[in-house]
Amino acid sequence: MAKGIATREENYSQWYNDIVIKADLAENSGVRGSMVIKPYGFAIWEKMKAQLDKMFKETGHENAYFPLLIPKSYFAKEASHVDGFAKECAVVTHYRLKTTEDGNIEVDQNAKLEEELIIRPTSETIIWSTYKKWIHSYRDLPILINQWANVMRWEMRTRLFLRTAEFLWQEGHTAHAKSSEAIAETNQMLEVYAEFAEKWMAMPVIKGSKSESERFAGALDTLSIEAMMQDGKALQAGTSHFLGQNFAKAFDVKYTSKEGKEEFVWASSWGVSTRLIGALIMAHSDDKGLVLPPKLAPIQVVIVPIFRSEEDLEKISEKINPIIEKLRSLGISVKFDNRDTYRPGHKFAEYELKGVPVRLAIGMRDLENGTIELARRDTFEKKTYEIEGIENVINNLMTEIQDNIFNKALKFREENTHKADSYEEFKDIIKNKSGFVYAHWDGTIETEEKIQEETKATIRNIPFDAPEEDGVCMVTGKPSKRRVLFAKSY
RNA sequence: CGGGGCGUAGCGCAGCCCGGUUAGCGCAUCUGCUUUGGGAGCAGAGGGUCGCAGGUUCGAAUCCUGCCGCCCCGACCA
Repeated sequence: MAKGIATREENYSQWYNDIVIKADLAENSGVRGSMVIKPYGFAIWEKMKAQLDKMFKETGHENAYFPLLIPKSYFAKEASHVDGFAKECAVVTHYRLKTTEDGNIEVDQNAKLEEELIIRPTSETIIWSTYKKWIHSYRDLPILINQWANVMRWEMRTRLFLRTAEFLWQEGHTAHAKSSEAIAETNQMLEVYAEFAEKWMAMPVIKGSKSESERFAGALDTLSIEAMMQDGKALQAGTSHFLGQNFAKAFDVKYTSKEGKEEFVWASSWGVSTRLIGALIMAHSDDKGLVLPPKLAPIQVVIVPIFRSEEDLEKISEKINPIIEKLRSLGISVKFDNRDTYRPGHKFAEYELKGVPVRLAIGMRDLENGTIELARRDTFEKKTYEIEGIENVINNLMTEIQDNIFNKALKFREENTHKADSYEEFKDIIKNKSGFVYAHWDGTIETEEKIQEETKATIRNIPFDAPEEDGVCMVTGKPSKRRVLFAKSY
């Protein structure tokens, strides 16, 4: 066990907290539920963001920015949307402070706003009130916009990255002439998220649609990707919503079609957040700290020189600098940690904690032999290589480690995925084994609620790839066409 | 909002029940020397409105009252 980190076995949520803090990703701030994202944590987010942004642009989207504050009246326009978010909105009511006689600061009651402003929990309403001005003809469509922003949801209970009151995310908001186009967009973006999760985060996901009760407020259909964490719980890692004409109707957004008819616009919205960092941690990390997939690691290779004197360090630097150059030219990020204020063992532990995929160590012994020691974070394997050509070994390792982490997570998910054919069996699995359970369900909200109340497990989604299979609902015995995915979730 | 817990050095805690020298320990920090292939060792040093306000007392970190803040569990959570 690493210093100061609980093991997953003894206390999973403590382990998660310890990793976030000790790996220097984030810390709590003076505002409950609002975290400071520290440089190392933010660097991971920047890498995620860069890749997602590229993928959005490749699928034809553009970035824009809409305001943080939303007039309260906008929220009233879409009934189910306000139902969904009303209970967790922060509201701005005044615009000025004043100093009191005893030197304190208080809200100036004379500076009350005519209409309160909501700090966005999501931006559908402000965006659709804007789209009304932009859309008149079928020629104005589609509109394919994404924004990178912060949003705020006044959550009762928060956890670093997984559920914070304020969080960073991206939200795509698209407008289309036809229903089929909006549906295609919704599906396309879920595919983008799934590809990002699996190829970049090395985290296998299950794509599917949400049941009615778990749908986004105001959506006709919500699609999600669900990943399994190391405690067997599910984490919703991204959602894509088909909004139908709900927001177009609420904000009166119509276009004139080719045929000269007035039609309401069709919509989608989709988002992922800094929660993905929480997912990344819980999917791969171990009791020694963070394990990062090479594609998202801020530092991919760290080099630790082992030296006694400054002359030693100079000799090592001379040998290592060309290697650093070669690695960088291969697009690999390298840190040469030549601090003389910490000893090698300290550095080894530190970079393990921070999840750096590959560590090189080189000392006088190696200089004599023309070798270098290489350690993998994912397997802890340590091996000495000829220094000549080490850059190629590392370059190949980047792919190998990325694949290995993915396969490990996939294997874990497979080992913890079960089928239940009776409710008794289902309850037993959820209680004693945890993990994912595929089971038949009659499609009603009542049954879903009953299962949730009795087991705490919910339907994560109705997987796209679940085969057609005649069965009966494990609770009510009514007929069912396919199994759905149940799990306890974050 | 209900149940439980906590507030003492930068961090983690002991001391409180049973009031009494100068409030202590570990980690971290700083200085020096020795070290450096898996979180160094030794010696020394600095650092405190004991959450806040009142009360009891010759005397309060300790007892009493009020307030504030935080954490955990639950309710809640697209």
